[in-house]
Order: sequence, then C-alpha cells, then structure tokens
Amino acid sequence: MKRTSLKDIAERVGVSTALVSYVLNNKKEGRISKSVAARIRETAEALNYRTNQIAKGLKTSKTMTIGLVLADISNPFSSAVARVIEDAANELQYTVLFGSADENPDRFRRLVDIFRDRQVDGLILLPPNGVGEDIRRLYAQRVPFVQFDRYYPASPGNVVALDNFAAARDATSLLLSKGRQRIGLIAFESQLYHLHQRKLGYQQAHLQLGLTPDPSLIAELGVHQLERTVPAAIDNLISKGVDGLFFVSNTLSAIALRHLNQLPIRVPDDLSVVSFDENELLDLFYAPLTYVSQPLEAMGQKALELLLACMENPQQISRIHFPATLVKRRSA
Amino acid sequence: MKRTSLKDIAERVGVSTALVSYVLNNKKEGRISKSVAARIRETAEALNYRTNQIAKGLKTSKTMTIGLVLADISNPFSSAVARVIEDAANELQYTVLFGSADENPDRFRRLVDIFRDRQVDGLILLPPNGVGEDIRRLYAQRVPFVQFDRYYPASPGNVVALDNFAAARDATSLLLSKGRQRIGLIAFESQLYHLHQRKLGYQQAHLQLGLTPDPSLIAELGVHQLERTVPAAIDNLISKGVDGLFFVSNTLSAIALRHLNQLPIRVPDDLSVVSFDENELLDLFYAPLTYVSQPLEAMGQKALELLLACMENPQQISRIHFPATLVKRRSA
DNA sequence: ATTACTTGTTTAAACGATTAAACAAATTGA
DNA sequence: TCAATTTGTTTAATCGTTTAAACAAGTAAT
Repeated sequence: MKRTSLKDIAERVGVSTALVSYVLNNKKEGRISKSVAARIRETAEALNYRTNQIAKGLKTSKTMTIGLVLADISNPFSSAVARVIEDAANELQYTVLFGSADENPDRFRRLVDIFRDRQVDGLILLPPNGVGEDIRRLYAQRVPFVQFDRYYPASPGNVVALDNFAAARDATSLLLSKGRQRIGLIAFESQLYHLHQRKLGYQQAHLQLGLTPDPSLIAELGVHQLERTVPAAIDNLISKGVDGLFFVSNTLSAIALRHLNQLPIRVPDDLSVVSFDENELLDLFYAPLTYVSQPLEAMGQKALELLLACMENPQQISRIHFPATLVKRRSA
Repeated sequence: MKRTSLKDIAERVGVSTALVSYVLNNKKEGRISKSVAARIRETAEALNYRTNQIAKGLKTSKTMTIGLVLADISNPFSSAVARVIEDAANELQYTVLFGSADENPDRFRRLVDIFRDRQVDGLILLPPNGVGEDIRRLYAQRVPFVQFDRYYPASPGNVVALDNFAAARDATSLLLSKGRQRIGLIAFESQLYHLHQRKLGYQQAHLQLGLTPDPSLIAELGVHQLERTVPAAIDNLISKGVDGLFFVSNTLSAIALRHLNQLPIRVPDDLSVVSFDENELLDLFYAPLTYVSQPLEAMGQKALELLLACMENPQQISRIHFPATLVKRRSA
C-alpha cells in the first residue's frame, strides 16, 4: 500500500500541494482560510498522512538525523552512551543512526562515510586509535561533529569528555590516603589521549605527595587477549608487592575481578582496588568496588547541545570536561 | 563546503548527468565509450564524489536502511542484539537506525512511525507488551518486518526467536535430574508470549516426570522495582524450602546474585541455580552460573535474511525457532 | 543507395516535498 | 471611483538522483 503524499491530499481537497504543505507546516499563519485549512487537516488525518522525511530532507537539506559512531558496542559503556545520546536526540526530535567501529580505524572511517552519504545533520564520535587525521579533515570540511568521551587534542573540534586527569589523580589519591604505598596501575598501551591522561593522573597523585611512582608497577596492555594478559599482569604486580590496584577501564576490572576472586589475596585487607566506569560486575564482587563514575546523561545532553550549536555555526567549537565522581565502597 | 553532485562531475567532464549516473552505477555496460567512462570515473574520484543516499532513496524508494526497535537498551541483551543486527546489516550494505522502546508501547509506536517516516526498507522489532494490534496493522499494511526474540503469536508476521519452551523445559529438567525436588521459578507477570513459554517449559519438565509443579513456588514479578521484589521473592521461596531456582531472564538473575551473595545459603550445595541468557555477572558469582545460551549471531543473520525475503515478497513469512544451548557450570 | 541496426549520448520526467514569487479577488482608503 | 493593500491560493523551480525514451551518427546488410 503506497503511503499518502501531499499530492493525494491536494487532489482530494482540490487545492495545490503548496497549500497543503503550508497548512501542515503551519506556515503563512494568517493567510490561509480557516475552512480550507480545516479540510486539509481533516483529510491528512483521514488518509493517515505522514511526511516523507527523505523527500523533505532532500529539499531542506536537514534530515533530522545524527550519526553515532561507538567505539565498541560490546562494551557496556557503549550501550550506556548509546542510550544517553538516543534520549537526548529524541528529546530534540532527532533520530540516531548508529554503528560500532570496534576500535578499528577503517571501520570508523567507513561508518563516518556511510553516515555522511545519508546526509546526517551531525556526528557524535567515539574515535578509536589512529584517526586523528580524519578528525582534522572533518573539521576542515565543516562537518558538524562532537567527539565524545575520547578525543584528539591536536585536532580541532568539539569535545565532551571527562576530566580524566583529575579523575585518575583523585582515584589514586584515595588509595594513597588509605596508606597504600605501592599502587599498581593496569592500563592500556593505547595512544588515546584520554587513556594517557589517566596514566598522568595516577602519576600526579604520587608527585603531589612528594612520591615518585615506580614505573615497574605500571602495566600497559594491548587491547587483545586481555583474558590472558590481565591476570598475568595482576600476578606479576602482586609478586612485586603491590597493596593497591587502579584499573583504568571497566573492561580491565571485569576480567581482573574474575581473577582476584580466585586468588587467596583479600580485598581490601591485602589489596585495595579502584576501577574506572560502572559495571554491574563491580557490585557483585565480594568487596563492592570503589569506582570512578561519569555523569553520562549530562554529558550526552551537552554533546547534543554542542552539536546543534555547531550546525548553526561551524566555527564555534568548545571542549567541555566534566568532573567525575568517586563512588566509595568497600574495595578501597 | 558543498558536497559534489553528479551535476558537478557532468559539467566538469562535459556530459549529461545521466551518463555520469550510468557510469558510476555500471549500468548500460557495453554502450558507454571507454574513454568517457574513464574520464568520468577520474573526475568522480578527483572531486571525491559520494552519492547522496537521500536523493537516491527518494528516486528509487530504497533507502538501504533498516530500523531496529530494541526492547530496552539498558539491558545487556539488547546491546548484544544491536551488535548482531548491525553486523548482519552492514554485511549486506544496510545501515541501522535504532531506538529503544524501554518496554513502553507508546514509545514503540513512536519509533516505528519515525522509522517509517524515514522510509526504512524494513524493521526488526523486539516488541513490548501491548502492541499486538500494531504488529497486526503493520502486516496488513505490508510493511516488511521481523519480530526478534519476542513476538505475538496471534499476529501474523516473520519471527526469529528462541524455542523458549524447550529451553526452559531443559533447564528445569537439569535441576530435576540433579535430584532437586522443589524448584522455584522467578518469572515476570508479563503477558509476553516468550516469557509465558518459559513458564510452560518449567511446568512441562515437571509433568513429563509425573510431577505436579507447586504453583506457590512460582513468583511472577512486575517489571518495576525489581531491586526490591527479586530479593523478597527469593527470601519467600527459600522459606518455602526450595532447593533449586530458575530465573527466566538475565535481569532477574543479576539482581538475584547480588542477593544470594549475601545469604548464608550455599550454591549449589543448598540451592541449585539456572538462569536465562548470558551476562558477565554470571561468571563472577562464586559458583559460576549454569545458563541458557541463545545463538544470537545465527539469529541475527536469519532475521536479516527473512527481512530481505519479505521486502521482495511481503506474503512470504516464516517463523523460525532456534534451539538454545544449556551451558553447564557450577551452579547446577 | 536505402534500410536497419548499433553505439554513444542526451532529454526530460519523476520521486515527494518546500518556498519564493506571481496572481486573482476582495477589501480598504482617499 | 480608482489605486493600493490585503487575503487566499497557485505556479513553478528546486533538492540530487534514476531511467525510459528519444536522438544522432556510424556501421552493416541488401
């Protein structure tokens, strides 16, 4: 069954499509006769008219669609992001196209292209490693976009992210304040700026107490085979006598908890633990984990806000950093 | 910067847009002169041409987009579904529009309308309670769609789902085969067919051993305030002397595990436990949970396959039920 | 040499909307 | 009464593609 178009309504009522369009969009407010307007609205209702957004988009070059490129949808953090972005977008009558780059630069580029081919009005990006040049190009081409959670500081463009440095510093400080002396850091060898900031925060926490962080207590893992490398790193750090551990992501802590669960070592008595980001898992661990929490809803709304501003005026860009909250529970 | 259009290329090369379109779509294979075709391709490349899918979609009424309405994106099961659908769709050059109905029929209807306004080529739906009539209407209107995971058996249309009856029956049978006599069922009071099937499967497992399931061991909870009602239901069942528990969803078991974790009762010695669907949580519990696993990738691919078939020919519909796998671990 | 294909390309309508500009009729003002 | 204005509506171009049909020029066949 073909959908009804403006033309169908126009024919039925005996007017031009222009008039129908004006009525249905509440344009030319004062000038249209009440009676015709009413008849148009009635038949639109009767024929169950809904505007064809594709046609409208072609004419107006506004598709009311935004593209969301997630880093890796299998990470629960991604679905949390998806949810807040979708909510914020719907609020503003936008629909979200989405895809997951799976931390792969080629997939990232492909998704961005696909979304642009579909004329999205803007993009929200969680870019993987190695796409700094692409971000720069997007900016040069005046494509409205916002980097979310992670970003390339050397490339221009809007950013909504956590203050990762402060968050990591505070998390580490908490461990230090509990009298922990040798704090292991489980991090990624990734070049991503936000992850780097977390390492720096960890170091800063030591420095500001006049301590020198021991580099041998920092494990930097590749993204692959974490199931194997995380437990190994933990064992190694424990053999070096750590009394605290800080995980820079929920992926790491999820695997870590499974391992710690089987170890004779006791949390928090023998070992204090702090993690980044939420995860149901953290609750179930025998010592509910202390973690760094991100104000995601606020961040999502802000991202949409910046995106809309940037659609209006591509020059105007900002970088917003939100403060994290340290949720203190039993593990530290 | 305006994107380059067919017209730009046509002007540059000095031919009509029609010819450019033919070349770029590899139509009229034999008839176009090699040299012109080459020049067109070169300039397309040089000008970085990418086809405007909105315009193409308007003309061809194929947008190469499918709409995915999730039940509730905050459930990890939803993100797993999102992932497999996105993968299957990308494989076939489709892009996925998505939204979460949050188990709310109005939101569901709104999302379906929005997607249809955007002329999606088809829909994949995880419908909430109370939209059977809407499903029926979609079918009557020849909108291509596939119900995924959950469905309305009384409404016509494609279905890709688990064989929930058999899965629940087998899970319960496992508990019975371990000598458990009083098996509690933690379920939803939902009218959703797939959840109902799980209850029936639980009963069937008893019946086929000549046992009569005790109705007082079945807890049917409302979807809200599970954080409160699940622990209460567990306490109640334990007071009734259950020695086995079957949770019909991962949401239930996640909350349950947190509670069981604090109880003096030991799993599996005092209580055997089986859950539906995967969840990292299930691994971390001191007795890794035995659970019902769905072949999601295969299901996602099948869903896309049915959807495409149904776009070709809206009459042709099928209902496919996949068998579950019971992953046996320590909890039962 | 005329007809009949082939080959290579263009014309023009269409998809379903939007919107500036034109138009006709009714109303107002002087 | 006639010009000026207001009111209500239509015309027609446009967005960027696709595609059937028309066309012109060249080649082959009779």
